[in-house]
Amino acid sequence: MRDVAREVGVSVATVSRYINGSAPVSPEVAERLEQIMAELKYVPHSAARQLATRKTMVVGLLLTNMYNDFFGPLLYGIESVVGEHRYNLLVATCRLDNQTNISLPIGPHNTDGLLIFAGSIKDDDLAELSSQGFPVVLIHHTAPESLSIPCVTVENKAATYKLVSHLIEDHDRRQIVFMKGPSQQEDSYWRKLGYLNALRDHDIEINPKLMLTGEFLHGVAYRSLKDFIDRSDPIDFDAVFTGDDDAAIGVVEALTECGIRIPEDVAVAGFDDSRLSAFLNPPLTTVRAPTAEVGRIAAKNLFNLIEGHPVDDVTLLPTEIILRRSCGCNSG
Amino acid sequence: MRDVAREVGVSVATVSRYINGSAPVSPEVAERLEQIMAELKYVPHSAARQLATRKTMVVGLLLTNMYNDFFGPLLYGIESVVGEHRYNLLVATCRLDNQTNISLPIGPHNTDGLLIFAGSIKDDDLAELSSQGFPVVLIHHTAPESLSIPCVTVENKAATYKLVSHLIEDHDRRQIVFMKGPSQQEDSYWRKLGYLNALRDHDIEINPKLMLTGEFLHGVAYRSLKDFIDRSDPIDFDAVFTGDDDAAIGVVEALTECGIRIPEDVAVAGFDDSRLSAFLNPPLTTVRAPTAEVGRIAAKNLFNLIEGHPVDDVTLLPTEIILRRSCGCNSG
DNA sequence: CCGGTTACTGTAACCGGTTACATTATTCCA
DNA sequence: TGGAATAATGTAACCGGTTACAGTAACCGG
Repeated sequence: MRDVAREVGVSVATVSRYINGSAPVSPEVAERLEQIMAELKYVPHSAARQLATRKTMVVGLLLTNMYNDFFGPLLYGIESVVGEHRYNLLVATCRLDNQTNISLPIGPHNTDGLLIFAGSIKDDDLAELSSQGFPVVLIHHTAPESLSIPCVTVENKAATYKLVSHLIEDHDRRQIVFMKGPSQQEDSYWRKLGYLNALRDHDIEINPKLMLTGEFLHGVAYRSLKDFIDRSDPIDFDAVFTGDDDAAIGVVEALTECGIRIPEDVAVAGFDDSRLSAFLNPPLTTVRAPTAEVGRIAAKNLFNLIEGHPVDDVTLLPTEIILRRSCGCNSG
Repeated sequence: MRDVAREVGVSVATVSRYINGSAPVSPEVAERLEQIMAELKYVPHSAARQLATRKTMVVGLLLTNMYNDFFGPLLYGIESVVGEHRYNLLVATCRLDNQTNISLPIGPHNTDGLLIFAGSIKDDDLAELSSQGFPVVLIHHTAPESLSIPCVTVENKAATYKLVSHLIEDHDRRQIVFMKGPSQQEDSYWRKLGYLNALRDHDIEINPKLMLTGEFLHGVAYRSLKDFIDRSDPIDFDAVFTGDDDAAIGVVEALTECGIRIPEDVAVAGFDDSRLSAFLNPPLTTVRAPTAEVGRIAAKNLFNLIEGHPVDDVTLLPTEIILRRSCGCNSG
C-alpha cells in the first residue's frame, strides 16, 4: 500500500479512502491509483484491515463432522448466501465429546459470526459467546431458553407423527421399530416424540424392545437391526422408521440380506429425502427436509444479526411426506 | 492481552512469549498467567497475530460450486488433514466464466496456501500466484507446464479405457454413447481419450453422433440423452458411458422412461462410484475414484509446500473398475 | 466581499499482537 | 573469584491497514 501511495504521489490515507470509497478522491488521482494498483497487483492485506476495522468479513461454520450426505446441501445453502454478501466461510469441525477443554478453533477472534450445527459446541461455550453479544445462529439445535440464540431447524415431530400414522392407518402396521438418532441432536428427540404420539393416538402400546439405535448412520443401523432380527425369531415387527435416510440404507440392506421383503413383510420409512432415497430398492418413503434452505436461512439470519437487525428466535421449516414404495404405496 | 499482562504484573512481551513458548518464563509467572487467562477468557486475536507473524494458519479451498455429490467426500478428506495441522479452512466458490476481472476472494492476503479445484481459476491468476512463490495445490487439474504446480488427481484414461473395453469385449457392445464432461475439467478430456483409444484398439469406428453432452450433471445428461433418443428412431446404440455418476442418474432416468431396458438393450457405465451408484436400478457399473483420498493428499501436499518440503508434481491416484449390473455383469 | 460549506488531502495515532535488542540477576566453570 | 553463558523480563519498533483531526483551496449564497 505504501508502494502504491508513493508511486501515485499521495498518502496512504488517500489510497485507503479510494479503496473503501470512504471519502471523495479527485478523478485524476483515482485514475492513477486504479492504474498503479493494477500494475503492482496490489491486494489489501486482510489481517491488517481486520485489525483496524475490527471486522473480519468471515463467518464461521462449526460442524461435528463432514461425512454425512446431509452436509453437502447444507453447505451449498450457506455458501450461496455467504458469497452474495461477499463474505468468506471458515469451516471447522469439533465434536462435543472432545472433553479436552481447548478453546474453539473459530470464534470472535477470527470471524464476525458463527453458524453452529447441533452437537458441535458445549452449552457453556455457547453461553459465553452469547454473553459477549457475538452473533450466533444455531442449526438443528435450540439454545437453552435463558440464552435466546436464534435457531433454524425443520419440523420433525409433526412429520414423523404423520408418517408413522400413515404406516398405521394406510398400511395397517402396528409393530413399528423406531431407530434413535444421536442423543446430542434434537432431531432425534422430536422424531421420537412424533413416533410415540402417533402410537399413543392410535392406541398402540409402546414396546421398548422396538426402540433400536440408529445414530443416523447406515453402519450402526445395519448392525442394530441385524442383531434385532437375530434375537427375534420369528420376526415380530412389520415396519421400521429408520430415523434418517442414511440409517435407512443400513436397514434396507439388513432386511434384504435376511430375505425380508420390503414393503410386503416390513415397511420402511426414513427422514431427510437425501438424494439417495429415491434410488433405494424399493424407493424410500421419507420426509423431505429442505436442508439447503436451512443453510440459506441460517446464513441470512446470521447476517441480519451481524447487521443488527432483529431475527426470529426459532425458524421451523416445513417438511413434507414423500410416499414411495418402501411403505407400500405406489406399488404399481 | 494488555489486561492479562497488567493483571499478572508483567509486560505483554512475557505474555506473548508464554503463549507461544518462544522463550522461558518463570514457573510462578506461568501459573499466574494460566490462571488469569482462564479467568479473563482471553483468546489471542488472530488478525493481530497474522499481521505480526505473516502467517494466517488458514488454508483456502477454491471450488466452482458446491452442489455436486463429489464435493462431500473431497471436503471430508481435506478437512481431516487441515484439522490435524490445527489450521482452519476457508472455503470460497468462484467460476471461471466469471469474466469480470475481480480478484480472488482468497489468496495470499488471507491464507497460507490454496487448494484449487479444476476450473475455478484462470491460468494467469494461477501464474501470478505461482510467480509469487505462493503455495498452491491443484485438484483434478494440471497446471500449464511452465508453472510446475503440484496437482492431485485420479487415473482417468486407463480406467475409462478398461471399462469401455469391458463393454466391448465382455458384453459385445459396439455403439457406445459417450457423454462429455465440462470442458474446463481435465477429467473430461482424459476420459474421452480413454474412450477413443478403447474404440480404436478394438477397430470400432468413431461415430461423432454418439458423443453427447453430459457436463457431469444429471439434468443435462437426461436432456441430452432424451433428445438423442428422440432423434434416433429406432435406437442405434447399445451402451452409454455417462462421464460420471451424477450424469448416470439422468441417463438411467431417460432410458427407463423410454422403456429401454438396462442392461439388456443398453448397458450403462459411470465414473466416481459415488454413494448413489450402488443403489441405482440397476446398480451402476462404474469406476471407483478415491475422492476423499484425493482431498487428503492434496491437503498433505499443500502443508509440505508450506513447510518448504518437496512435493511430487503430479499425484495420480489409482482407480478401480466396479462391475455391477448396469453393464450386464452380476446378473444373478 | 465575507462567513460557511464542500472537496480533497496529509499527519499520526491506533488496532493487538510479535520480536530484536537491551538489561539485570543468576549460575557455571576455569 | 572473575568472566561468560543463561534465565527472565522489559522497551519499543513493526506488521499493514483505517480514521479522527486538521488544514488548504475552491465554491456558494447573501
